[in-house]
Amino acid sequence: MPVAASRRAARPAGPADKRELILKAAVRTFASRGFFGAQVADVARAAGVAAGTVYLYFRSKDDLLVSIFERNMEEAIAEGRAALAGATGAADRLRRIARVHLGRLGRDRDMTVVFQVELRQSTKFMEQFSSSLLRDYLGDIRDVIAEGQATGEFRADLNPRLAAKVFFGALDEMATNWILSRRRYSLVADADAIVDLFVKGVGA
Amino acid sequence: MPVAASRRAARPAGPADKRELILKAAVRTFASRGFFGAQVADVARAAGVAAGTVYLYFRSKDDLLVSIFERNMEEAIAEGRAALAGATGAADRLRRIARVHLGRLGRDRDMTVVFQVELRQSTKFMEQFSSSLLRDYLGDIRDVIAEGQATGEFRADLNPRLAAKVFFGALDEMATNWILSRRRYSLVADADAIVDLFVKGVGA
DNA sequence: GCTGACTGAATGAACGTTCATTCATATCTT
DNA sequence: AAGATATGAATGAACGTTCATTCAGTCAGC
Repeated sequence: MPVAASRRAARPAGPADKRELILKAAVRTFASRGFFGAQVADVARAAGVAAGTVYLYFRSKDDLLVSIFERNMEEAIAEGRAALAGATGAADRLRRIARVHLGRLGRDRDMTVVFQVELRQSTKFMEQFSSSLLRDYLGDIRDVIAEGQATGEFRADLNPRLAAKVFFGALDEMATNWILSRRRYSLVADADAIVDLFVKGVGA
Repeated sequence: MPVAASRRAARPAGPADKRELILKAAVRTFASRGFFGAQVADVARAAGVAAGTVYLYFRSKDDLLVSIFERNMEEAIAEGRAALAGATGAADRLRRIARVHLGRLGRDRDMTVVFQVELRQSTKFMEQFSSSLLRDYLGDIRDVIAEGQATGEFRADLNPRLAAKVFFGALDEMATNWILSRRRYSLVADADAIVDLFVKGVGA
């Protein structure tokens, strides 16, 4: 899997958003058939275009997946940082991150399936991703925790990097569980409880 | 992907452990090339047998993956339950679970790559798995937490099912991060810190 | 010389990608 | 204004490759 530079392969074209159309169709198709199970022809059909048209907008099948990831991750990080503005204290910051994280994922099931399952296809892909946007995200969380330690709001006797992984892992597992569950509950609804647990612990 | 009943496709054969040999080779091969990237012929070569021989012991390529999962998961649950015997209190139980969980994964990198990445190929696969052994595992954790609440060791004002997901998510993320990291640190080494964080929280 | 475990070349289906062709629309020309 | 010409987005059949799986044959052990 090349996973290359990922720029659009052609000019914005007539409808100016056919690229958009194909990307949406790809999310739906990958979510229901899986990345490897889905054929490019399926994506094209779902978008209402011919197979060849996909290659007017995307370099390859891989490029579809990468484009989905990049686009959404950029949005997510931006939304996350915006939400941080005006927060009062580290716990409040974590709460906002959790709400944005679970709020976004809970909003679009197909997108979430792609993110939680399809994107984790192979170490190649994962290394690619985890060493960039995802690393940034984890870094943001660690900073919030370290800052909380600096102000005395959080205990200083723990590794902020480890705590960040635990926090992210909790959110991630909630999301994965949600898409795998047949029940249709609200994902964001648990955000506050998770932060409460993370801050206060289970101990009585 | 069928993901069928997964029984051995043939008799135990001559060396009586050729099946074993192939399974080990499959773990190595899937870990390095990825499940979809690996050819059955690669697995056979790694095992020092011919391609056709694989089909004397396994129904299909999928069956290889399913067999790896089942075998290891059964071992893990057994080891986990054994470790629980003689524990003093809920926090101690969680600590033992964490140690076994991270201890096992930290012991075999290839196996862990298969578990943390390759096994999560598609919702089909994941639903398959999460609705069985994995569900049991999560249930065991929830029971430990609920029991801790009953004895007053843990706060009663939180959902034990949610807490279990958070706990599992933390361990899972640690493992995924470990295999994706280039650094070679000890995975079990963090077990106690995670449990400490889970029990006491980050709050000062 | 039988048995059956083992082999690995052959098979055939699946699928990503290409590209010659079509055709609706825009741009000229008179 | 009407025709002529150009443009390039879109098409989808065809290509070529890649594998999972099969099976006719080999051979070691008894």
